[in-house]
Amino acid sequence: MPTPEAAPRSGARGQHGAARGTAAQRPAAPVPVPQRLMAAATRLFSERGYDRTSVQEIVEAAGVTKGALYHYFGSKDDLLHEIYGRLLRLQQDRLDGYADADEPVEARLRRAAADVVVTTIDNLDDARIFFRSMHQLSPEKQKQVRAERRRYHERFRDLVAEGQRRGVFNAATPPDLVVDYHFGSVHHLSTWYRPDGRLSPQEVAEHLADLLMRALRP
Amino acid sequence: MPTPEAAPRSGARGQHGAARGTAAQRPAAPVPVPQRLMAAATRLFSERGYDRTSVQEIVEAAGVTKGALYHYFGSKDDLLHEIYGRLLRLQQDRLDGYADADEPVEARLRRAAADVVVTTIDNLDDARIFFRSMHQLSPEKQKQVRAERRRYHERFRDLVAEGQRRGVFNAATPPDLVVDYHFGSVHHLSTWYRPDGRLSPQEVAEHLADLLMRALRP
Amino acid sequence: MPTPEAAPRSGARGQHGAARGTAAQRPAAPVPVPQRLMAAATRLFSERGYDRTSVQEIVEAAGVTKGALYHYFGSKDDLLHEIYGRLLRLQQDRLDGYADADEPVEARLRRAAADVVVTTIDNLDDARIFFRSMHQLSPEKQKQVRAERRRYHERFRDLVAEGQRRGVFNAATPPDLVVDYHFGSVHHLSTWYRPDGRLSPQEVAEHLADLLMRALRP
Amino acid sequence: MPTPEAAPRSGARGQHGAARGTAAQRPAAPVPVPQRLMAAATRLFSERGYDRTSVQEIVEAAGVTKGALYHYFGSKDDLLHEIYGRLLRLQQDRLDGYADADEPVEARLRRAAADVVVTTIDNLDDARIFFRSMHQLSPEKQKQVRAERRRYHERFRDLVAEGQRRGVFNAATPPDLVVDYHFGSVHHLSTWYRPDGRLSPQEVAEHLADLLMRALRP
DNA sequence: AATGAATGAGACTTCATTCAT
DNA sequence: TATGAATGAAGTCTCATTCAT
Repeated sequence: MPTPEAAPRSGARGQHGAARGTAAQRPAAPVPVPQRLMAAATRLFSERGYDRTSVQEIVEAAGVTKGALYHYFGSKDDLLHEIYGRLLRLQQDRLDGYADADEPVEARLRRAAADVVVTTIDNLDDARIFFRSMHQLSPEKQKQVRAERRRYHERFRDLVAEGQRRGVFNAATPPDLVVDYHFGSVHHLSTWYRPDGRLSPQEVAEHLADLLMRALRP
Repeated sequence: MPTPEAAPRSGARGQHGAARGTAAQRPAAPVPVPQRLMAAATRLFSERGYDRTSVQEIVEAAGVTKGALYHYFGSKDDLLHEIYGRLLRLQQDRLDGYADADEPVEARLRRAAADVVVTTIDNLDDARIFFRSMHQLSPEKQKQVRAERRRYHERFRDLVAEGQRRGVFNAATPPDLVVDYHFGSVHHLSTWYRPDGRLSPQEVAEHLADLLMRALRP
Repeated sequence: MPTPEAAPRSGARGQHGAARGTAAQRPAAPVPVPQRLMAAATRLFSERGYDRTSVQEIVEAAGVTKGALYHYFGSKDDLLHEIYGRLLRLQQDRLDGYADADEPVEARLRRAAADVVVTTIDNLDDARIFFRSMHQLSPEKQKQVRAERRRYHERFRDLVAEGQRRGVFNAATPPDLVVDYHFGSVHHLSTWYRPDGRLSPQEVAEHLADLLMRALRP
Repeated sequence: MPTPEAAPRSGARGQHGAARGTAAQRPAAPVPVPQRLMAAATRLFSERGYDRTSVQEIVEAAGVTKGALYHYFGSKDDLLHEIYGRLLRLQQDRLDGYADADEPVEARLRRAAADVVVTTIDNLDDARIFFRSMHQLSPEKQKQVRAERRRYHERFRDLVAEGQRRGVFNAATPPDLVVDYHFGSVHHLSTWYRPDGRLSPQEVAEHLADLLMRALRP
């Protein structure tokens, strides 16, 4: 799993070394096959859903053959799992960064709440796939994803609970429920947000973070 | 829309109604075939998703044959559309009831916001199907559902806007965004709510309505 | 499983009623689809082996579509299992008939030993498939076939043991080994016997039975 | 046929021999790649059958890559052919040894008949492959194998015929049939013989040779 | 001597739907 | 009102083999 961006991890059979050291020599290195496949799959899964996207369509969009896909990914399911992993890792890393910061808990929660909105909008295809197609993942992979998701949820929840303990947040609502409240709206973004709409990602993020912080006022 | 319970509307071919008015004569009237099919489809679509449920599985679960299904419903797609229609009509009716009430806008919005939570939890299978499988509906049916959904959204939004105009709600957030914020969390219920969990539907509803109302405080 | 000849048993999904009562009315009733499929599969499996025969080839030879095959048989494996079942039932029935006869054990064994040769030659395709493709059956079906085969073996062995106890057969060789000796040669028939060869099935049967009886002389 | 152990003959492309003569210098010379491939293929073909074994599985079991396999063997088919050749040469050599001995024909036949049983059990994987997968060989290779097999059969048959001419064997049965009778049971060994069973290879060989000799008594 | 990415054909199976009865 | 046999297209995946390195 060389690079965190798009490399196949579990289930991927092959070891691929992209363009080994040739980046400087050949200015226009072609995009490696695994990345091309991930990009095509992401777009198509987002557009039509996982079950409605055939492997044939993916390889055609990526300009490779089916054999190549199965050389790098063990199954169609693996491709979906990779997309999940990519988003989960990204979000977990960012949340950890905010949660560990040296700031009052209100500021840390607010920044984290706003950032996840921007990140979700910036990866709206991934997010749409995430919320729409999780149940189409194989049971064991689903379990794994859920475990990673839970870790994320708990980190976020601990921020809420800390604020409640410190008395800076309203303690009337169970912190788990607060997290689900906020993440419901993040989840929902992929349903209604349009890049060409009136509000920029940052504006949406500010508004949603404001709503959360106001809802948590003592 | 012949009967309000579960009758097929669009796409249904047959003339049903079976033994109308015989309910009093035969104490244990068997559940009519269309209802049986709807119930089976609802359960299965919710459990495995629309694409992963075969027509064969539905008819087996309903104890009928494929011919019977196609006698009552024009297609598998129709079944899904019926499930949507059932939930949409129910929610629209309830929202209309609250919005038209003779009460201050805060009270009307709060009641509506809490009620949709309870109703969603009471029909969690329908709700899960709604949020998960909408994109699997045929384009024209999808358009129709979206139009009905928009009407619902707008009615809810108008309550928010009215409160903002009257100065009882904080006007910093665009009302459309407020609605999406709340409905994100409603949507999300089908992901995390478990009937055997710690909170009753009413308790969850109170908490979520509280969060909304606090977020809207001026 | 209406008729013992060629009806699908386990794994077969459909119920088919062949030509219901129309045999007398329509002189040239078409051969029912399941039978056509069995016949085609038998010929092809025997010619090229199970793995080398594609489902496509079978349905083409039977003049039906793939859907029809899967309507009657749950899998390609099922087809193979049916062929086994047909031969096993036939041979078991015949062996039981000879073993239960009211004759000296030498006569009963001799008749059984000769008959299995004739029956095998008469169903040489089935026999070839049996000995060549058993290991290509799914593990659980293989287990089932082996159990039936064992029952057959034991019945035959008991005849040998009885003769040894009575002193009419040489008791130097363990009876199980005697059975494997004879059945090795039966098994082998599908490798070398040609219908257009010098010896008729009956002649081969007499010779092989003679060899067995001589080998068993005290 | 460069080395008698396991070297590829026909179809092998490469010049092998690797580290010839170094056996004395390096005490623990690694097993050469072609042998490793043959051993892996033999085990896998025997376990799962030829068609069910993929080239990928063979190279993984042998600890090499596909390129290496195709460097030494022209095709998967070639591997199978090599396995056949190895067994055929071994058996022919042994039969020739017994047939040419300076002994009465009864002794020569008996020894040959017993020896082929022991040799078959000692190479049970090869034997299983032989009897199960011959028909999966390419037509021209199949023809070649059959020719070698026929030569073997004829040598054995001539022993029977000689004994019949000399009057030491019963002449009622055609000698070809006698050979098929015995070889059927040898063939069958791979179906039922288990190394952990009650009888040793020698004991089985004695019993089967006894049965044959008794069957041939005048 | 050896690698392993890539091919392309073909494998088995599923499925929504139709239609004669 | 209901059956269930039959279709035909499409689905995912496997595999022996090639070839540039």
